[in-house]
Parts: sequence; structure tokens; C-alpha cells
Amino acid sequence: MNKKVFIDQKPLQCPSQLKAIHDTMDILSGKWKITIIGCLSFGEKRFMDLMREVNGIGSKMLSKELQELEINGLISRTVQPTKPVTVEYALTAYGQSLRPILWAMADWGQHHRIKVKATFKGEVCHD
Amino acid sequence: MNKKVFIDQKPLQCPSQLKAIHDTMDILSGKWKITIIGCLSFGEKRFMDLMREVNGIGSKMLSKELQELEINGLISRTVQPTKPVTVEYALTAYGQSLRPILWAMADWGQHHRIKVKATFKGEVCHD
DNA sequence: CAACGTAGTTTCTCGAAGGAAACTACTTTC
DNA sequence: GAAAGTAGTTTCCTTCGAGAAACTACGTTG
Repeated sequence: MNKKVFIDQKPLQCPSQLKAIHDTMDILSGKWKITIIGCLSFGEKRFMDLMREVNGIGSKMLSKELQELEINGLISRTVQPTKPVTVEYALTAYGQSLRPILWAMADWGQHHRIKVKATFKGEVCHD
Repeated sequence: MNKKVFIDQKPLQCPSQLKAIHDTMDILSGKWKITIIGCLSFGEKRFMDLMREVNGIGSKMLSKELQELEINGLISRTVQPTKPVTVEYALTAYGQSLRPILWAMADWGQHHRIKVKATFKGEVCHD
């Protein structure tokens, strides 16, 4: 569309890129999504497993977050015809495609911790 | 520090990594932060420039978001001794270090758009 | 039949996030 | 002296995200 596109490595963020970033943020925001994805990255889990492993989450939130993740194709939900029906949640291949983002964020976050510690030299350890 | 580090490429997310990701998310969340960072990635701007360019933001939100970004070291705030004082906001080198994350998210978000379009074949274009 | 385990849903509530509009404070221009 | 431009702050209000607790529904076990 535009004659000149100016993606000279530096400026970043034409509006469509900003929109794409916001889409990604929307999908990953919510207090528990990343923790759930992290849990499922170890292997498939059932509802009650997640309740136990995602510390502090309630059934309502877990249910809601799982639904949203499923709608976005990041996880799969499979009902197993066991005695009391059990439901297996697993990361899809698409969900796994988030890895580069998660690694980039983990990496930056870890450097940030170090930087913050350096700045406040020993103060602030609310963790 | 740790004797074993277990970054075997696959499982991802020992608790410290999850925490780091959450730290990063906290810093980037908020309705306007990414847009502001995007704006400033083109060059330094003043308060009123940002008010005009970040469409829809109010002065309170802009002020708050800028403060938070400054506290986290992502942007710098410089008061220029001009006739009416002007204030220059700019991305710091540290702020620029977010690029890999932003690119990863832009990339994923763009693929996601394509996938969503493919799924709903022409429906849903609320944009 | 009562208790327990599965997988949720529903209701009620509170606090934080965010927005609109008015206001501060200082300076230059008309 | 009034208006306009700089950079915000303050107040008030609404909406949304999230949590606690209770409830549904189904099947198994004792």
C-alpha cells in the first residue's frame, strides 16, 4: 500500500505491528495464563492437577482461563471416557509456538531483576 | 550460582523463569505502555506530542504511564530550559533492549491474525 | 443412601484500572 | 489583562478483573 515502508531495522512499530503486539498481549494477559501455559509445557494435565499446581487459583478463574486459551487454539481440551469423566488439557503445537516470546520475556525479566537489585543494592526483596 | 541449571530447551519454566516472565508482563501491561514505547521508538517526543500521537489517551493516563516507564528505566525524562519549559521523553538503551520481545510478539501476533482469519474465513473484522 | 471425587457454573462482592472534566502553575503573545 | 500553550494533578465516576463460597451434576465407593 505505502510506497515507502521504512522498516530500517530501527524505528519499529508501524500501526499494524503495534496492533499485532496488542493482540499477543491480550492473549497472554490475565493473571494466570502464563502460569497455566508454563504448567502445561511439562505435559498434559487435568483440571484438578492444575488446581493443585497453579497455586492460589480458584475453579472459576481456572475454568475461564482455560476456555480462553482453548478458544485461541493454544491448548486442547480432551474428555476421557474414564469412570468419572476426566478432562485432559494440553499445549497444542500452536501454543508451543509462543516459546520464542516466553523465552525472550524470561530472559529480559531476569536481566531486569539483576538491574533492579544493582540499583537498590540489597533493598527491596518483596519476594 | 545454581549447580544445575536445567535449560534443556524443552520443558521451560522453572518457577524463576515464570517469575521473570511475570515481571516483564507487569512492566508492559497497561493499556498504553506499548503504544508509548512504539511512539518513542521513532525518536524523542514531548508530552503534548504524545498526547496527539497516542490516540485516545488522556493526560492522567499519559502522565501515569510515563512515570511508570521512567521508574523502570525504560524511558528518560528531560526538562529543557526553553521559554515555556518543555519536557523531552526518550527511550533509553534499556528501553531499546525490549526490542527482541516486541519483535517476537509482533511476529506471533501477525501469524495469529492470519490464523484467525483462516479459521473464520472472512467473518469477524472488527477493526 | 451418604460421602467423596470428578469438572465445572453461579452469585456476590471488592478493589483496581481507566476515563472525563476541571483545575494548577508558569510564560509568552495579543 | 485576557488568551493560549506548556506540563501536568486532582476529583469523581464507571467498568472490569478477580476472589470466596456455594451450588450443579454425574458416577463410584463404603
